Amino acid sequence: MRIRSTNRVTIKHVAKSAGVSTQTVSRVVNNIPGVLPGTRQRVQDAIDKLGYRPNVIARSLTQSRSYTIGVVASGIDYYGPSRTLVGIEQGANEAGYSLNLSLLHQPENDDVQPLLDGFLSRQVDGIIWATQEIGGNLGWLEQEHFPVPVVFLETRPRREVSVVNVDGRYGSQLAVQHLVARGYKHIGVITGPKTWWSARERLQGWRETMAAADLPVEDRQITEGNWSTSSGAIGLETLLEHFPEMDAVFVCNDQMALGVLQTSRKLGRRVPEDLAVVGYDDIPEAAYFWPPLTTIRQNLMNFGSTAVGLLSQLIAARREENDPPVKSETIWLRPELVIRGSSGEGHPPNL
Amino acid sequence: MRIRSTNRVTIKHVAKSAGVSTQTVSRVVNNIPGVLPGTRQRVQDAIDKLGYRPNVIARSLTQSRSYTIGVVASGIDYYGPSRTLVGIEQGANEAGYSLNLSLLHQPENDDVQPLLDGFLSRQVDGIIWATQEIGGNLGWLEQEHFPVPVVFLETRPRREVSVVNVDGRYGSQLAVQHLVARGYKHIGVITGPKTWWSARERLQGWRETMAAADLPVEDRQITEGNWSTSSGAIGLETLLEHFPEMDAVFVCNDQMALGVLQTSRKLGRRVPEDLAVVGYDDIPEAAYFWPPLTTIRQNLMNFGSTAVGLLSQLIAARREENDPPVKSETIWLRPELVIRGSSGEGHPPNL
DNA sequence: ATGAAAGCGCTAACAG
DNA sequence: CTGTTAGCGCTTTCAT
Repeated sequence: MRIRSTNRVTIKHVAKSAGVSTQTVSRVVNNIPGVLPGTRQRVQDAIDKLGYRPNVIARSLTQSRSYTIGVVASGIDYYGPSRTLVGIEQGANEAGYSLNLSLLHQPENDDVQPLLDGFLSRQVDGIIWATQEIGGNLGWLEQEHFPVPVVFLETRPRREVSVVNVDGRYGSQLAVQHLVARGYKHIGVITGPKTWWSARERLQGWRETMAAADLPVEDRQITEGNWSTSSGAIGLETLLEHFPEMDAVFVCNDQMALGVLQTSRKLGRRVPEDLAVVGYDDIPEAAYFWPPLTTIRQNLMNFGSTAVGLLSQLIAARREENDPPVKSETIWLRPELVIRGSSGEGHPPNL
Repeated sequence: MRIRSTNRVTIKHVAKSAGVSTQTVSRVVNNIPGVLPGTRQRVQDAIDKLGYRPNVIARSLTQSRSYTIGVVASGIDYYGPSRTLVGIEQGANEAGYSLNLSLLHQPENDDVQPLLDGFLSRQVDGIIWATQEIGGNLGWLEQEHFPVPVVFLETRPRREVSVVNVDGRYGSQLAVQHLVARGYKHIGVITGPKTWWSARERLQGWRETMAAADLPVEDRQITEGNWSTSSGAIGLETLLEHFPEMDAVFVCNDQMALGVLQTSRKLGRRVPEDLAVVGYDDIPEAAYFWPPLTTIRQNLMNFGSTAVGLLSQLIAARREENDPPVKSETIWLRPELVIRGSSGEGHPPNL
């Protein structure tokens, strides 16, 4: 007989102490009806006395479900991803799941297979893929039918796959329409890396809205950043060189917009008199930039919890039906416009 | 006989397919010596053919360890905590642990008992308490001997408990000594909430260093913020009212420092000519504030992975010795000073 | 070098 | 309403 070093209390100890079978203890612990109040009380007392805590691992084994979801995230030291993660955690909590977190340090080319294997070995009930679609980093999706449900965030909608997205084209539309309404006509754009699906969407929104407003759309009005503040600074210089008549710029995240604000100050261009700036994300600091930044706000907590909601539906569906119909769904959330000084608040439109 | 809906491959299937016992499969999977190369190969082929993935849950049950550590964090939508979490994840990965993440939404008064129970029910091998010590939110520590090792981050050192800290007093010392060296003499401070242990440490460092430099230390030189940009803005106004001769201010995080920069611009005080500013954290944007912010940098990734390293030592120690000697340890990491424009870079010291 | 038996802590299925 | 039996998938122990 092996000697257990840790002297943990099990369901058997409780059963013996309360003078019932382990089955009855199990019923009490899981609040299953059909136990006499007296018995229930006796068992509960034993549980309290012994400090019994059910072993979720053992339960998982019999039920072949772990009450855990795997989350793959990246870039959580940035505002957007971390905020999304908070939403996921909150949603998971409410739905009774615990979170198993894995981070991708190079989301564009990490080998995801070991990570997926790890999740499956740990018997997660489902997976949330909360990392950006960059280049071909979703290629593994082509593989055979996946053993657990997966919900993807911010990825191109695909057949047979469930996705939750924030509508980036719509966000860009809000930004450009706002600038147009205020009388700006020469509108440039600083995009994120074009390898990112979401960056392409935002750019596409700019294109469409510009065209719809009968404004010119030329390559010299576009430059590509890498989301960093310094790339925004460089981006502005590039744009002004090729597109000197520019009077407004849509910058695809707030960090780059900060670089734009600082560089335009250096160059002596007043914001918003000489140059209007609209960012994207509404990071908390955006309201304290100088001038305060007009930007596009996404409800990221909601984004994360929506993903969990969808995932738990999918998990439930798979449990109920033996033949899982792999219903794929794409949910689109809408961002909103936040108007501040950098696009002319407090200044007359320069018509 | 129950019908399993999910048709997962188990060790038995592999055993049968390879014509060996489950023992032998187990030995192959876990790289245990004492299997003939031929047998090993045959088993490996079966594993590959069937796509077998060991069930970590079942393994956990027999070994009574889960290869998982629980992490309690809060405020991960801020730079410091999220960066620390990245470090923890990386360290855990390297040490072969997976991460079970729980977030505290109100770190100062959430009831942590259900959270701890959840971790213990899930049989985590250890816990990292990566949330700030605020008020009495560590009161639960007084309870009886804890069943798994715990490492605390950023908390007051205690007997019988293991802690990893970044030395905030030393950080403040760097900041103040720098200002003194540049000739500033009337140095105010905007602290974080005094209920936070780490905020008090930073304030204490300011006090000590001021005293050591024979500079006055009065209450009117001190004001308390809540880490937010707006509280920094208000803090500066308060300080200037009570301490009008102030020529430099040490702000205990970069977000508040941003509020200070913006307000001082509004008030027509030039930075650093009229007012030097030093922040704390070195968030990525700090280099792009105007003027760029002098600040205190902490290596937070290292902070997180150090915590994991300590924890896995503690876990190993408990497994080896039946009588765990509860050796507590406190590790101090040192921050560094990053000099930029807000404290007079490029300007002569105003002696 | 390999296998048989027992059991980790719990719950599903059936009796009674 | 309550108990008995038989596993979940794996590893440990002890034979052979």
